[in-house]
Amino acid sequence: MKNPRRQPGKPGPRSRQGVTLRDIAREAGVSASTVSRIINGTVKVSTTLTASVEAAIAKHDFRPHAAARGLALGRTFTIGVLSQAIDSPFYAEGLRGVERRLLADGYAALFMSGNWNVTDEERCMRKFIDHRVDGIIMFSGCLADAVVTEFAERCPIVVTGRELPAAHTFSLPIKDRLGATLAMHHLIGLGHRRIAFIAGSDNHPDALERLAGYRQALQEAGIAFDPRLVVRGDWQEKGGLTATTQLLEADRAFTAVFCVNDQTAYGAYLALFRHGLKVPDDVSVVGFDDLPSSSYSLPPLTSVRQSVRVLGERAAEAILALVCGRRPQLEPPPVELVVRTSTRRL
Amino acid sequence: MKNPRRQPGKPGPRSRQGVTLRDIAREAGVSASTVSRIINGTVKVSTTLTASVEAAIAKHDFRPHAAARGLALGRTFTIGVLSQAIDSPFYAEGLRGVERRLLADGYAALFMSGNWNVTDEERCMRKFIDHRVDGIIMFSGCLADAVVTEFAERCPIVVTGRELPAAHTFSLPIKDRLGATLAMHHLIGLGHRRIAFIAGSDNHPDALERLAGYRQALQEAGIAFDPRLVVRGDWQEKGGLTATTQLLEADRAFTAVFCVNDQTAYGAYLALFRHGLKVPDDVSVVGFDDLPSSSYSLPPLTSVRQSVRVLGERAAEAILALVCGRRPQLEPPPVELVVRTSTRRL
DNA sequence: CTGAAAGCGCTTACAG
DNA sequence: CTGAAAGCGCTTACAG
Repeated sequence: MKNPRRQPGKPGPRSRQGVTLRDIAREAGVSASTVSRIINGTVKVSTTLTASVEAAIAKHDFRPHAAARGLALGRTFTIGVLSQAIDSPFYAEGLRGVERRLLADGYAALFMSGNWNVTDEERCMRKFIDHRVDGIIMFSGCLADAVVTEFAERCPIVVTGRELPAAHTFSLPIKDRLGATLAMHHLIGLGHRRIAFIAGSDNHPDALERLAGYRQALQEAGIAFDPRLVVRGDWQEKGGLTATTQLLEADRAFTAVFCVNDQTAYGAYLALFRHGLKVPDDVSVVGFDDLPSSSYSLPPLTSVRQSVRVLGERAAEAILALVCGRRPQLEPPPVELVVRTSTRRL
Repeated sequence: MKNPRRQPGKPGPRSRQGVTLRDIAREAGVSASTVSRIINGTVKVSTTLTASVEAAIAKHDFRPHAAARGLALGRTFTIGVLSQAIDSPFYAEGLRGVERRLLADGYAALFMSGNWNVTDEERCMRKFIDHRVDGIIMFSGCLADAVVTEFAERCPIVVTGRELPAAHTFSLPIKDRLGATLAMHHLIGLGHRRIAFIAGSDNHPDALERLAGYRQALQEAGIAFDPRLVVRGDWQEKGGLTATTQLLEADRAFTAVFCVNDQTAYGAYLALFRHGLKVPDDVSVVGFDDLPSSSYSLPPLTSVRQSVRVLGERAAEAILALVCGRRPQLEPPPVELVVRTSTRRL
């Protein structure tokens, strides 16, 4: 069927050669153009031809080569999706949302992990460019605005968790500060005054904003800010564990702790548990993100919800719009406090 | 620079045209072939040419079009990775392992979610074929062996969690049954006799094997199998919650529960908690998988550990071997019981 | 060492 | 309605 002679540009024998458009055309006794048109429904084709072509396609279970198609069309129907780690429960939900939305439009997602550092993030972006993705979604990266702007010259970008007013770009900022005040108002409303805060890593804008919200709420309530009540964590369970342990062992009096995110809260839970303290009887705990697992923690965790799933869906929606040259009209998902049973009146 | 006249095969004006090999060649005053050779280090090229070409590449930050390259080369340097859900904490770790290993060899991963059903899984597989991935990794799918074997005719496949002795295929079975007996031996050794089992969905080979291990251990210990003590879950927290609640409300006497996986155990925890029962004082609980979060559950969960991360790495290693025509020599990762504080002597 | 040419598998403007 | 041809952006066997 295929010319067995080696030709220029035709490299060594590929293990198992697939069947091509031309093979189908030959078998159906038509031209490749016609097969292409039938597959894509581009033009009306007579029923008789259609039938024999479809038979040939079915017989070989022929599937057009996406990359070849992309090359001819000038677009790949692929979107690059950068998150910090594919196994982070926080991003996972967002990726899920993206995947779903993209799939609905026949786009594929190319997921890559930036591992919370600039080098890896930049490597991912270059990979995206290599693959000529039609667009890129960045989940709160740590790449400088200027760098992102430059990439946006080559390919439209949607960023979440930051505000980036550049061409070929759309931003879906996260309402960190507002969310944090929501959590604090709840705690304060419950009568708490000595509220500890387990922070995230300093280099993260989200971390800073959530801390700012913590302080703002304190101030509004006329409660003095006590720096000894804020300890840095690492966004993970481990950091929450050590930070809370530290707080406990330093014997700082506190009746509630607000954690920069849910994973941190899980760590705090364990620290409290180890010290024989009960949530919420001895101390109230609030998290941020409302991960799916938070409704299964013991006790179920009160948390600030910002649906990452929805964030992902909107990011996908936005990049699709950008790719088609439309200007997205999208809001970041709302934040709201989900009150469960990890908090109680003092 | 580019011919502005519309030509056949040259579709409408793509928004922002990238610079191509030919552009670089023109600018450096050499042929495209030479640029290609320099980029790929295929042949020795004189230093002077190399210098000017590299200058042109740097100037435009030129990156070769991966798909075009793939088309010419007959391989895409992309691996399709099928999991059941990109946001499942179980698969997440595995995906992470895959991503890492693949990246080291310059391969990209195309992640897709099968959503625990045959239709979606099949759709994913077809997408992989469309994209002409060089190989596929399937994390314990529910596709029939025959179907997988057929796909393997088109593209090498590595499957985890099942044994599939077919051509162009490599299996990394999970030691489900062994793991389950480990968990049961532990519980039985602690004096438990009335041990409930929260199963997975029936269509899953892993689920069946774990159930088999449960029964085998019972039998070896001379404990009669009581079908009323096994309830089906759904691999998720929710299933664990409802199954355990059901068990509790039906008033089945049991002192321990073995869960088909950790997520199910989290659900069981919540059910027990709601009924005012304490783990491990009132009932002992054992999970399977040892998710990272299991060391932070309250109390920390005793679980059967099979490093999914390592599984992912080995799957990647195996597919890379298969792609290169080598026969992988790999064992599935070992299983072991991690004893924490969710179990106690009766 | 280097270039012109053909080919990878598609799509579509241009002619029938 | 349908086909032959050119082009998408690369690579490499074949000649210099």
